[in-house]
Amino acid sequence: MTSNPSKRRKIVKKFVDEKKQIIRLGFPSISTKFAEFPIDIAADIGCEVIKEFLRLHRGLDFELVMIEQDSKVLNAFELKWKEIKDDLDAFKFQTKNGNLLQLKSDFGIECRFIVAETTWRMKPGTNQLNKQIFDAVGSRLHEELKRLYPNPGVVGEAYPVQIPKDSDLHIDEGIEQIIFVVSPNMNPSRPDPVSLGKAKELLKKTYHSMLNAFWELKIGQEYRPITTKKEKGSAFDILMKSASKSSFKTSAESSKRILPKVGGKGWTNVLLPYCQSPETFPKSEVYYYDDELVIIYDKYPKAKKHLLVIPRKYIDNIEELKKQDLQLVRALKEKGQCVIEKMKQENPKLFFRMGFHAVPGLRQLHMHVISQDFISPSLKHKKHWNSFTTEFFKDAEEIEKILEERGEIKFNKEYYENLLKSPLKCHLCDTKSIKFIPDLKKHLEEHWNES
DNA sequence: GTTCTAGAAC
DNA sequence: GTTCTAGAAC
Repeated sequence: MTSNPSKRRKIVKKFVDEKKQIIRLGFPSISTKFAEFPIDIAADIGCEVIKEFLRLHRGLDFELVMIEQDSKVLNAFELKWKEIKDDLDAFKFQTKNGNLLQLKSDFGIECRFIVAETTWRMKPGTNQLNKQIFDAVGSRLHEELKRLYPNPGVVGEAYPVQIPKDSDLHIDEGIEQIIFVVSPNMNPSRPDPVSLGKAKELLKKTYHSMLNAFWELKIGQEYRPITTKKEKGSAFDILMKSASKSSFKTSAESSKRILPKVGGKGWTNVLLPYCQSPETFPKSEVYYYDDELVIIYDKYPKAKKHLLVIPRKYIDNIEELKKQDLQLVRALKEKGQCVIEKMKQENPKLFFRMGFHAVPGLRQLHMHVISQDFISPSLKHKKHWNSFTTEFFKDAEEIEKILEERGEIKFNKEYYENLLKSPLKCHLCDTKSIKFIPDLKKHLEEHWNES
């Protein structure tokens, strides 16, 4: 694909265009004003979530801007950020002392998206900033909010709304959407106060929702708060549905779902909730689901793109597969292939493998769909590397074949676990020897840049 | 599965 | 000084 010069030019041009146009999110500190959440803890939580978000999205085309009138709050965030920011580019998250609604006129920083706090009713004027926004946009804003979100808002969720093109906020400030967040309250004289413990958890959730909403809007997808129904008929749904010609299972099948035995260490069960109720997770975690399977983003991706395709029926691991599960394995493969095609459309440089770990660490059968760049901050240990680049990784193709021929799958645990200790070896070339993970990571970057 | 830590090895 | 390894806790 790199030999095609016109295609390559297109990629480069797209990159330059995106670089020119930086999409920004402007937001205030959440819950530290009227909600009386302790400032230092808020800064800890806010900065951690921001850090996690920047890690996940290492693009160059966006920026986060926190803008606050209260310099005590700003200082707390600045200090905390300095402490934890690691190698994350400073310019992707900046702080400013001023008014969120005058970022462009005061600082020349245009934010296409801004955040404002609200309460579960989403009524106008619940706080100062909120009031200024409703004053500036007029009654149309409240009507639009009511239309989009007829049900009460959930604390911790984000509710984006477009503002009219003829409003001053759009014309003067370049603001396109306001992401309203229902933030936790600790002030006993305001509605629904919660304890510090609960508020911490909810504040974290609020920052997550805010950033997820921003990200989805930025990449042109509609953000779906957990209280609203999933939309049908998008181009994406059509692409995914088109694959399931042979083995579409009805809900009668899924109702027969066998429940897993309780047990195992807590962390081994983390995949189960996704199978049982995928609809309760945000789009940022669940990529796709239907009656038969669910596709999620790996929480600790070991490459630029790393997803898990999981059957919704409970199957503990590959060794539990029987010949009658062949159709299921084929369905996983088929949907995995759809994901790959979609991802390759977005970035033609990517190429993929899909398959299973011979000895998985988590309960519930899961097929990895992983791009072969292996560039990711979550790839840290030899074990990670070897689990995807040695025989330990079993291609879906192979599993299908074994199941077809032998009707069951059995792997020697000890043999495969020992493979994880093998010396590091590049999966793309015969480099003499790479001793350390940091060297391997540098080497992988070179491969990526050359591709 | 991850994170954190201590001590060993390079 | 950096990186690895192994073990504990979650």
